[in-house]
Amino acid sequence: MSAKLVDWYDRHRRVLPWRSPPGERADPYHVWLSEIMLQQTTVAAVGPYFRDFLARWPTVAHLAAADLDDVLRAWAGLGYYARARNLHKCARVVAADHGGRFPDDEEGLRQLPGIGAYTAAAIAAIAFDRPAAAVDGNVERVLSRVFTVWEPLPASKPVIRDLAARLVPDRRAGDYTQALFDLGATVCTPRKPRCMLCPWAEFCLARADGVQEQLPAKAAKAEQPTRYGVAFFVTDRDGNVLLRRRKEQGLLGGMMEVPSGDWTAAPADIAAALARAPVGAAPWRTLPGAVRHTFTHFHLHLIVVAGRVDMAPPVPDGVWVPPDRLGAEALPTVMRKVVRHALVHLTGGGASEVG
DNA sequence: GAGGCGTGGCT
DNA sequence: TAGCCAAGCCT
Repeated sequence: MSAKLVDWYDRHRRVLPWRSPPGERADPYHVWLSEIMLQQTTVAAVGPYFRDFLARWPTVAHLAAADLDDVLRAWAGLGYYARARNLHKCARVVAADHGGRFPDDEEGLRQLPGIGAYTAAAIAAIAFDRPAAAVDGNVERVLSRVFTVWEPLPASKPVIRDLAARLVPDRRAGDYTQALFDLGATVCTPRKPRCMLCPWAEFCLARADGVQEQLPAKAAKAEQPTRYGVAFFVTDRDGNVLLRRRKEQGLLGGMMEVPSGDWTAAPADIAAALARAPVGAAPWRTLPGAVRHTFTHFHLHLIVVAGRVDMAPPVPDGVWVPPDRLGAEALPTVMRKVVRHALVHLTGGGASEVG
């Protein structure tokens, strides 16, 4: 069964920036970097970031020597920013404690920051050809179907992990692992799987029963709440914009923001919010409309107020940034929306260099 | 173990 | 449109 999948992979393998040519083993640094970026993130989104990182930091030693803020800037827009902080931390550990070489087995990899059970197995298999079972969303979907696992995720994870471990071949474990990813991405897709093209069709119990589109079963998700806030777009006499670094932990940790107050369950009282503005400005102007953004677990509705100060006062964790430099800052997408919203209303449409 | 943690593309 | 989904990790 595993051999059939590897045969299929030899004929249909996708060319991806982090993959080695057939028969060659990939650079562990490339494998690691791509696996971290690919966590909960699409291949299409990762491509440009992977190339940029590799061009800028060609080895793990280069990355270890980088400033964290430069890494955050380069990561801006990719999301799940704890990954970037752990990426940097991991590079430093590998450089300092492992002589610049990644551990070559699952257990050693698992000890590193940002590397969990899945990623440790994926790197062990792909970079070192170890017979490790890398179980991600693709594998869960494929195996749920092939073996008609009706128990909903995530409760079914242990069962699926056992199935996955039994299937990994001793030879060409790396190619087998990537074959499973390709199968999930191009054939055994979440919706409308292309069973006619599947190398495992003859083994698939879901297909035999015609229930492939009903699997994997998943537990119902909770409804997402909406939170409300006010963002302060402050400029000084020279047009510099006030940004502030967020605290290290939690949402958008370590990234820059257009200063905003707490995000609350009820729509913001503008007057009350102004009392907690990061600087004194007069008059504050409430811009029409709002910025909407959806995070993993809530919707955000942000009113933007604009103000100007004559002299740029020091602000805790704040920096005053020239407008043409905003694009290079470590601004997450939601904050780029805020900047764009403000510039559109203040300048009448210009300034699109924010990302 | 369940919830926090981004974003963009697709239907 | 609004929801679903993507090569998960950490606490």
